[in-house]
Amino acid sequence: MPHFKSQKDDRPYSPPKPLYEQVKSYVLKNMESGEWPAYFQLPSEHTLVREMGISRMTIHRALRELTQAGYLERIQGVGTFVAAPKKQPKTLELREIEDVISGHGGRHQCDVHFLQEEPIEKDAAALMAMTPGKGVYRSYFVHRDNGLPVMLEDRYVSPQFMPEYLEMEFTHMTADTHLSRKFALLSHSHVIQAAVSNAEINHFLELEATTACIVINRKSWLGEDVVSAARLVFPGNRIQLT
Amino acid sequence: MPHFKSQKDDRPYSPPKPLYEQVKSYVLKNMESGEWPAYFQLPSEHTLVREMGISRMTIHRALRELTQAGYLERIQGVGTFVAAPKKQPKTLELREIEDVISGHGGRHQCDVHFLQEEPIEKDAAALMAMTPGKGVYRSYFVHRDNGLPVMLEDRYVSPQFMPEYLEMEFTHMTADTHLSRKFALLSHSHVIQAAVSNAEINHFLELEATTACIVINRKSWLGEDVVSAARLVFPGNRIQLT
DNA sequence: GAGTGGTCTAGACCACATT
DNA sequence: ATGTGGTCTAGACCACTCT
Repeated sequence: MPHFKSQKDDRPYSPPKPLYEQVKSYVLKNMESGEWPAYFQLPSEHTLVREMGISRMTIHRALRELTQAGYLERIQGVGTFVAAPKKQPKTLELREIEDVISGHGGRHQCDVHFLQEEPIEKDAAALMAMTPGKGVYRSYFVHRDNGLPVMLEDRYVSPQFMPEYLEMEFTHMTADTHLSRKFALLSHSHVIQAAVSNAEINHFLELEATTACIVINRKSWLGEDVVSAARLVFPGNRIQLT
Repeated sequence: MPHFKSQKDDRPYSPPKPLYEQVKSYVLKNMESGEWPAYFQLPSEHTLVREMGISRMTIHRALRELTQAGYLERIQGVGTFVAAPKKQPKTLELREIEDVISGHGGRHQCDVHFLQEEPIEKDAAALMAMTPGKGVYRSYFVHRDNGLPVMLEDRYVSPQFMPEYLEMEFTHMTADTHLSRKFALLSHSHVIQAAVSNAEINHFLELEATTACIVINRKSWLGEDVVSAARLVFPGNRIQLT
């Protein structure tokens, strides 16, 4: 039987992990090793108190936090169980272009090619859930990493939600950041495709030849309403998403 | 001054919220109303104990949970503060290929082109954190949607963690699903690139001409160890990630 | 009734930061 | 020295489930 409290005594210079963290590690270790498989009923709090010599509140905190994190399931009056193998969603975090660039020490710069109000075309109207022909704000940016173009941003913005869009400053803050600042509860949906560059993309991204590009279509929602829709084009040979 | 404990007495039939939940609501209400703006320093635990007539452990639990949820920031020896407006990460959920296909009513099918042990080459060894030349399991699958190839899966698997890999069945369950079933605590990291198809990819995906493809490099981790690394190639004109 | 988890308390000691 | 948050205890009462 291991000594759970030993760290307090014998290693005064290694920062001792809190007891509740030790309990969490102990449980996770048993889960990793396969000792406690899915649906396994853990020893009761009272049993752990006895076996580990730790007070119930501390045991309870450890188990509660593991439950909040999704590792365990607890049923009052019944017991504590290893959670069913969660079909865990594999998520990819899309970082802001500025963060990607500054993350490897690059200098971010944004060219505004145009920024205007225009009547919205049919395709974009469907995207924005607007009626075709109504006025929409449209912007065309090229983002550069130490001068090299790494992203083309073709964006529609709803005048209703962001009437000040045409007057904003984009050289030091991206449109995405502006939107997130204004609307704390903004949510996003994405569609990712691959495509080869056409003449327009080659021109704006200063590509010499046809190149494979990642295209991210991002919609930004405020509840049921679309605030903005953007097409982000990354030349595949100059950048990778991680 | 409101009576925080009153629910216990006067409303025996409405389930009284736990005290720590009441404290959390109290704090959130002050944040929402603008009374406690970003960076505002909250009353100390001791002050809240006095003002609310609730024990410190309970106050502490409420503030700790709000901190874990990102609403507050706590600095030992200094105080508790309303967190800065968080710039929320934009995440993309990568669904399993089977789910994508069955999601639009397609029939998923998986061809095993090979499944063998081989000495690991230098590049792959770095990927898997193995020593070059050691044995590794390698598989080459083509996933089809109603017969049409939609993904090439080139995968390395660590024999140490999954010695049974060569004997498994992949026509009705993907390697990813097998891995997730076996290891509940598997985590993943991804790198996404765009590339044009080469002769090999054209052959396996039955492409007529050079095509832009999305390439997802997925590493599956068990703590610090790499259990598997896969290169997933999607022809950009046949599928889109969402 | 016995066993489980959920909450709460009053006090304690500690690590850390500021004055 | 004072005030802050971080942890831990020993015990209590409760709600719930199962037998």
